[in-house]
Amino acid sequence: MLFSTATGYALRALAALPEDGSFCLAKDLSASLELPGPYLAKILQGLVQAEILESVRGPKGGFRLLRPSHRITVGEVVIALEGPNSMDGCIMGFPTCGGDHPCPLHEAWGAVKAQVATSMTEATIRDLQLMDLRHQKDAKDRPPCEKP
Amino acid sequence: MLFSTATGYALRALAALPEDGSFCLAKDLSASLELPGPYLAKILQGLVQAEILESVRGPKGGFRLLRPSHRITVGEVVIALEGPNSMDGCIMGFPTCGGDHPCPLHEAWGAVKAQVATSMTEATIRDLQLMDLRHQKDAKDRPPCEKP
DNA sequence: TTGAATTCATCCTTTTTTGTCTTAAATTAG
DNA sequence: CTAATTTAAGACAAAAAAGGATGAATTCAA
Repeated sequence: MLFSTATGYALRALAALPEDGSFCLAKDLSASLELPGPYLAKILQGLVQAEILESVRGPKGGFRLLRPSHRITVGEVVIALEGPNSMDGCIMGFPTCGGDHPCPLHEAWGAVKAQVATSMTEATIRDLQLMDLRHQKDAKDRPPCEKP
Repeated sequence: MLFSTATGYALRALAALPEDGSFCLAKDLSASLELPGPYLAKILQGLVQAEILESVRGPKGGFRLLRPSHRITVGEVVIALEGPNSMDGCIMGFPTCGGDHPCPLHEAWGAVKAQVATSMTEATIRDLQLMDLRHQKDAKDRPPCEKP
């Protein structure tokens, strides 16, 4: 996979969050997505600091999206988790690879990076919501956060 | 970088090896490329087991390519270091992503993977030899293994 | 107001990757 | 045959990632 597992967990969690402004518990998210709970909690905290999520603690608290899901791009989440320069650099890690000393994969990889970058800035969390990210055996279960 | 650092080290070392069948010391390779010596030695051993390199120990020993450099593809080295399935899987790590449940980046990433895979099987170590992989300040130094 | 339940936030293990070191085995030269 | 050289193989250490356990803060009800 191109991104870290933490980034994948973050994207899955964001896609599972409801869009109506109701709060969702980290525990319910991890249970619904079958992700390690404490690790996901730590990732969610990072998304709070990146001003993608909002958190409230105490009863009736939890996490919720700070913006509507179609205003959060996949690229934004990747940058929040992996830094702004994660896609820079040579595909093989050659320090001398550059415009004047290109490696054999430089051009192909450059085109690829541009295409992926474009796709990432165009795709939003709303696009992710359209696919069912839970495992098949749990697809029939209730959504992570039910309304009253 | 798309690959692991170990894979990058392996590719750099292979590109630095001479093509005339002479042996090269692991110590000289790591010094010339400014790579951690013992770690590179371990990687070279793996390349021997993958039947990409040949090793002989004792005085006048060292490592050398088992085949001419244009018969060793980059993809072969990547597979030897990272396994045959390193490029499979969803770009975001979604377990349910597939032909019937594609993620928003599925198609773009699929095209990209195919292009990179093709480039990797076409590019050989000889192509890497054409670029100078040592740091600029050392570019004027002697090659890692000089002939008698 | 007080306390108890709930929930996020912070710190502590485990695992993987990366990097180092030591010892043994093999080859060559004298 | 001895000594010097060099890889092979293993244990060992450090860093990062992944996962887990505990504590601090908030809410609500009595």
